[in-house]
Amino acid sequence: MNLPPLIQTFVLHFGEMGSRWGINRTVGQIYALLFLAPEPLCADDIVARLGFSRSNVSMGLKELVAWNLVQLRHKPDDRRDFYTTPDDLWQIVRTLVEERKKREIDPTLTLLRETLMHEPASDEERHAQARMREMHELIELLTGWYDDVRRLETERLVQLLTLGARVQKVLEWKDRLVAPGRRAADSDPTA
Amino acid sequence: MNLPPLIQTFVLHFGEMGSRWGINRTVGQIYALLFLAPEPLCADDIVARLGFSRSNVSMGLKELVAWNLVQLRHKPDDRRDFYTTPDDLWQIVRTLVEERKKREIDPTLTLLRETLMHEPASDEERHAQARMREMHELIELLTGWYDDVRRLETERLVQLLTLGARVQKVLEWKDRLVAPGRRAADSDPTA
DNA sequence: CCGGCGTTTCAGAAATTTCCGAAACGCATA
DNA sequence: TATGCGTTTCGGAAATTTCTGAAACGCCGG
Repeated sequence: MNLPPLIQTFVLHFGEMGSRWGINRTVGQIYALLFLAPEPLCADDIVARLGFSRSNVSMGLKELVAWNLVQLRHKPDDRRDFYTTPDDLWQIVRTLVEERKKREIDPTLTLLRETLMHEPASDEERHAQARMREMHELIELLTGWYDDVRRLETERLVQLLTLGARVQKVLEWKDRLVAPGRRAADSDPTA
Repeated sequence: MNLPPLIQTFVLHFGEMGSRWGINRTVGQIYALLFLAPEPLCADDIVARLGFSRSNVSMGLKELVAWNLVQLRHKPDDRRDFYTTPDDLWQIVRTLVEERKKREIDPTLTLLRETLMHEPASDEERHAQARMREMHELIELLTGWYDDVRRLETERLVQLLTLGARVQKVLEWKDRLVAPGRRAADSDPTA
């Protein structure tokens, strides 16, 4: 590996972090390199920079493309594939969340739904099902929320995030105005 | 493994999902079993149910305790340790998010801060740093928001989640009332 | 201090994942 | 249809992670 110190530090770190996520060290490093690169890189650039085997890089890139985390680019009169990450970091975050949800949440949601269809055959199973039902409801609430905010324009999203918990104040304030003594969810004019 | 079908399905699934997260299959299965169990279980109960070796279960439990995902319980006149998950699912989610942040986000934040202190030695490093700075800002925004909402009472949190993107409407509505023609963040009486 | 009971540690075995190099493949262009 | 260039596949090697059984440990009541 032959990289400027700042870049090397970041690349190595991302490799380690990668293994705490679903992706492996190599893939993490490739991603980090692409993320920092000012220009799209081709597979051989990455081989030269990171010293992995050609096929390993190829596999890694394939995985990153499957995750929608890197995109293919082409240069005129050059048959090679070049790879790059989106300039817009918000786009990256959106993709990341979307893909992790797809891999880590959705399968569980499906399984819970299926399992809750079955008739419990004992008290033990009855209790287990009740627990699963709780989990199912909670996940639905969370993914429902996500599905909502996901659609917001980035500008709006940032606005909301910046506001943080103070949004709560706005709601209380609205409450007092709209329906004194009642809770927001009850009489929501925006619903 | 000798479990009622509904429970077995869930346990196996959680094992698989576990490996997509940082934790391994065994640990995932142990957690799932504890989550569904109506009563706290001791290590030998888990050995009997899942068929792992005693030491493997011990290590798994240790890891789950380190994650704050399971708690120790004791019965009178019984020296054994019993393990259980919190009844309150929201508590579980809070712990999960907190711990994942600690493991997956905070180290990166630290590294970014350090790296951004160094003087870039080339244009390449300068560009890389700019990119890292972007990432740093974005993560700070997200964690700042999280730090805010984390403190909300569960009831308030649920209210907010249920509202979803409609909270946006409330903000616009507030805008019009408070400062027609201007954006919420500009003139926020709740700030 | 001893014996019983339960937990933890540890070194090696087993399983899984990662990684490499060689060969196969695909696709433009001549 | 041959050639050149780049990508992908694949079997096995290497590395890492997971798992086990045996032994060590720690604590309490006798």
